[in-house]
Amino acid sequence: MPELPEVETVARRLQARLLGAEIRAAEVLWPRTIVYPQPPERFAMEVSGGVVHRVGRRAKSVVVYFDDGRVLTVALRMTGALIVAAPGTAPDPHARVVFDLADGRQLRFRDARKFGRIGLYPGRGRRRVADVFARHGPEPLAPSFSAARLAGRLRRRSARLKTLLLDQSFVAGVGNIYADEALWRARLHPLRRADTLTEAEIRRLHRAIRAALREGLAGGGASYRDYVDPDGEPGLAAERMRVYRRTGEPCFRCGRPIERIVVGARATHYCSRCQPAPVEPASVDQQP
DNA sequence: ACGCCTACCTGCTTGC
DNA sequence: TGCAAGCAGGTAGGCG
Repeated sequence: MPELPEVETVARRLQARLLGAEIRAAEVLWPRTIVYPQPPERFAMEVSGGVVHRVGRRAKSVVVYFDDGRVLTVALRMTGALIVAAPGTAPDPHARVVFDLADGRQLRFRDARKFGRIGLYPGRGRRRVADVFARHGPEPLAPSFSAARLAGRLRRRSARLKTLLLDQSFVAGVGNIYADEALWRARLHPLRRADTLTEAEIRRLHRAIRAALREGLAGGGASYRDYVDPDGEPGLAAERMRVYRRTGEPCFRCGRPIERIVVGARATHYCSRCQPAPVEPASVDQQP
């Protein structure tokens, strides 16, 4: 489940391997992977000749910038992986798009569950890459993502914290893993309403989101099943999780067993002592 | 604005 | 051992 730390790791390592590389040809093995341009044959034609100038990240997408200004976006979704394969490497049965590089290597988009999406956009013109990310919220690791800015966004929302953190238009790049980790670090219950947070709690949440993401990044991302870097190597961050997939195991702060509930159809892990349940307002008809 | 649902997908895990 | 059901969850779109 690649989230910000995993996608950022992929982007950094891809840039180290692909800088200056030229795409000679592309083969689309699962057409629905391609969102633009259509049809996929046109995508394959147009992406050919692209020379990699830079590889970056926006939200949970890897963004490849070509020399001529065009931009390739790769949303890994659940099981997507970008693998750089040496010449002669055995074909990958889960490869959905294969890019042949001029030096003989291949860049493979592997995606067992076929949720991933790839687009190629002109640097200027009608269909812009900016539009792809127009509805995304701020980057939580950007210097401009201040506690004050988070406070402003939280105050206007009545949604549960867990739901909000997963909402990419609220903050970009946080998924199920780091949402749970951030809430544990902030000692905030996943079902707390956003507009009930005190200033101190907002500051804790702000620090916690960034700390959880940074630790994931430091470990090269968290591998549970599918996530691997461009060399096919898993990350180490899964071993450092405080609550995610630790149901029944002791809380690292207080020892109480970690609990698992379902919020918005998502598995949610938390400590019921460190993250006290929200106090619901007393109902009107509660007279004795 | 929000919660809830469905669809998209396949492979691993679980239970009988 | 085999097989079916359950589960994993990012995102878009629809409904109330």
